[in-house]
Amino acid sequence: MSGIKKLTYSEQVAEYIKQSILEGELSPGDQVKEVVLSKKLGISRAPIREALQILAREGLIHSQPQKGKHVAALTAKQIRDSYFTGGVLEAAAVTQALPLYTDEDLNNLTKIVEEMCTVAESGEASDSLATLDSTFHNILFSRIDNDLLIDLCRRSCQGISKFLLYKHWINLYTPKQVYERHLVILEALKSGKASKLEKTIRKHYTDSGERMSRYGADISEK
Amino acid sequence: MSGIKKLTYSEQVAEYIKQSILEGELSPGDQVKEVVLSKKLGISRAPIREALQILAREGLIHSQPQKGKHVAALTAKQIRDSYFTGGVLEAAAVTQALPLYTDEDLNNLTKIVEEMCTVAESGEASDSLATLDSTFHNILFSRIDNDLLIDLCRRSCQGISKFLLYKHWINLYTPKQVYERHLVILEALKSGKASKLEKTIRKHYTDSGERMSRYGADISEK
DNA sequence: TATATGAATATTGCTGACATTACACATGAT
DNA sequence: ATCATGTGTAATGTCAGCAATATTCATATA
Repeated sequence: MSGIKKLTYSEQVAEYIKQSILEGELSPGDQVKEVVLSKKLGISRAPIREALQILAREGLIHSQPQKGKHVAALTAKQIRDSYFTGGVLEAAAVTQALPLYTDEDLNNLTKIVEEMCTVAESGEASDSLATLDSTFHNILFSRIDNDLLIDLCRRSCQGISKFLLYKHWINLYTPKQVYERHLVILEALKSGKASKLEKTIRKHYTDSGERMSRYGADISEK
Repeated sequence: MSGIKKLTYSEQVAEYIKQSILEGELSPGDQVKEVVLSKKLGISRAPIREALQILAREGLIHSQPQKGKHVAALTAKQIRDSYFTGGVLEAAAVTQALPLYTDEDLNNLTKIVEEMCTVAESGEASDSLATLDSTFHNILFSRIDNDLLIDLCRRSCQGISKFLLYKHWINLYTPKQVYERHLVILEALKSGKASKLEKTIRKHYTDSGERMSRYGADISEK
């Protein structure tokens, strides 16, 4: 049912640039020159300009008229601010959806946290933790009936960690810490207490932001 | 010192479209055709496309590839959701800045609220209330040291009320109600209690969203 | 009458070239 | 030597036109 939609050039280029960032071919602070990309991809500049605007909308590209577009380079403070904002948003979103989570949701979340525990003890590759984390938050998002809120959640810090700082993100916490950090969220959820849940999620994010800002600080210098 | 910056066509066109929405020349749901604007303004389509993308980024324009770009038409629920989100954001932002507000800030806010009271009793044109409201929130924003947060605040619902639904917005509350609604925020601020402040601001917005959604519901039908 | 088919039209997506602006470097004056 | 000025280059901003896609409306068919 899905997957057969025809993508416009702009959208494909946007994906291409995201991938380039992920693979380290483009680093924060780098200027993205339109002609370079247009020659490399064999298309004209117009769709590339549009792609860059799409990414600017997602916060991955910073644009200064007449000067150029650069891969977002965040200061330590901006990283902390992003995570703080993301925490505020996800906390509010999940808390609002609190009455909507089913027993099955809680079971699935529990399973994920248990898997995290297993991974932590077995010392596997931490790559699987990334997908577990992703799934965890996706389940949380699944009951949120507010598209704008979800969109802003994803934008404010998930986009940053997943693309700009992915290499650092996977090393922020030890597997055991990842497990514990999600466990407390799950427990707050099960407690059913709105204010506790909101505090817990906010702290989850501000902590991440704090650590990420230490890693990311040198990156923004370049 | 300011005002002499040269604007690019795209930016000017974006402003022009905003103005058109304000003046009712463009209504929610209307398709914005590139050629029409390009002929009317005497420039080519490229800057107009970019302007539309800028506005899409601000949520005022919805874009569907190959189909067209339309002035955002929000359902009642989307309006409520926007205000809820805006409330969450501004509440968190102002609360975080709570220790930073100076006595002068509080004095200025008090003056504004008193002016609102005056206007309410004298039965003036409610247009001045709009600027007072604007100034009130601008002072609140002035101490917030988190650009992303401010940006998202402005995007989530201020953009909507100020452009898409301006005509309704100025009629949402009676002058007296406007005065009272800001008074409680000011008092919460002066109390210095973070949790009270956050609750108050959130309620301020969800109430607005509730009312706005009733007005705005028929608009989205068109 | 209702529905399906297909041509005509309108609109967006994309292209290549031109115009304008910003940056770097060289040159000259104090 | 430092700073101001000017020139050249490289990048973005803009243009007019072509290509691809979606919509409309007339026509035909059950």
